[in-house]
Amino acid sequence: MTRQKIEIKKIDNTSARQVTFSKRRRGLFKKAHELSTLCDAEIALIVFSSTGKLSEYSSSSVKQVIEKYNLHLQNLHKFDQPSLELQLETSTYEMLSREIAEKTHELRQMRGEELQGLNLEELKKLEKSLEGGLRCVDETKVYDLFFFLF
Amino acid sequence: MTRQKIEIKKIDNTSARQVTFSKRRRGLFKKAHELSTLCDAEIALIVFSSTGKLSEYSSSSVKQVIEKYNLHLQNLHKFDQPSLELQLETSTYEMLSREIAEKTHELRQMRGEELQGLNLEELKKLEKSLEGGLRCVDETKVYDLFFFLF
DNA sequence: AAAGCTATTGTTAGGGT
DNA sequence: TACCCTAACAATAGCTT
Repeated sequence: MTRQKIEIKKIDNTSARQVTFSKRRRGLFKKAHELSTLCDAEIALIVFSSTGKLSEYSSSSVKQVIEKYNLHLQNLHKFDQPSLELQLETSTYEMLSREIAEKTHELRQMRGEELQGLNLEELKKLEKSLEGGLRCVDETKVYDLFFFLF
Repeated sequence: MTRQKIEIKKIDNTSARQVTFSKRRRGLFKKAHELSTLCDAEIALIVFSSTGKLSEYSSSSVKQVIEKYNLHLQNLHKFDQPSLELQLETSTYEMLSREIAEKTHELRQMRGEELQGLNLEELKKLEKSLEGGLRCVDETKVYDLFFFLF
């Protein structure tokens, strides 16, 4: 990739491999961080070196993302799950997930995104809500500023 | 990084964010693959987009790497922790609940409630966000009205 | 909306110390 | 060993189609 292009296959020389590993791992973590920041993505990245050493990156926490991942898989396979207990668990998950999805959608709309589904009435209502919020925020700001200055 | 250098912070425009997400995710997966091949590393990469869509990469299998990861943690904490699996299970509800609580709080703040904890900077940021949302809503409204009338 | 282009920035292989 | 350096290669932001 520099002084000379390299082929993507295992590097034979052990020390060269370790050097490349350190350099590229850093690059990979940086890219992961940039993606999560730029695009508001949730990322978990687990790396075991050839010597078995663990390193990890996450936008939030690896544990949290893994759990979310497991829930996703569980949810995908919910049809062939027999146990009633598990079904109840799944429906709890669904309920909470739906609530999260709704709130996320609502938050996005308040930020001016995902407005395509709204009719004129709904838009006006949203506008009113935003104006109301803005007024309160402004009042609080002025109030804070006053006590900051005097 | 090209035509113009960009700042690493959340991309506001939704469609631009999605385009960047696709491009960079592909780049990230490629880098992960190269690292695993060149350096014989074991990698798991889990990505949730901001819309909650899951994508994943692994040099072997995500499940396998996660298991290895859990074993590592278990070994590190084997004294005072009961079982990681149990911990993960029991915290599922907590995690989802916390996410709901956070989003609810955020929504309330956008409606001008629960502002007492915010400092001036945060208030200004919130104000900016509300103004941005309001602008988008208004634009959409005008647009809709236009097509309603003509 | 999705895919292609390319100027520009970013990453890194091989070398040096 | 572990770090700098930099020419060369790779990724990608903004644009076009």
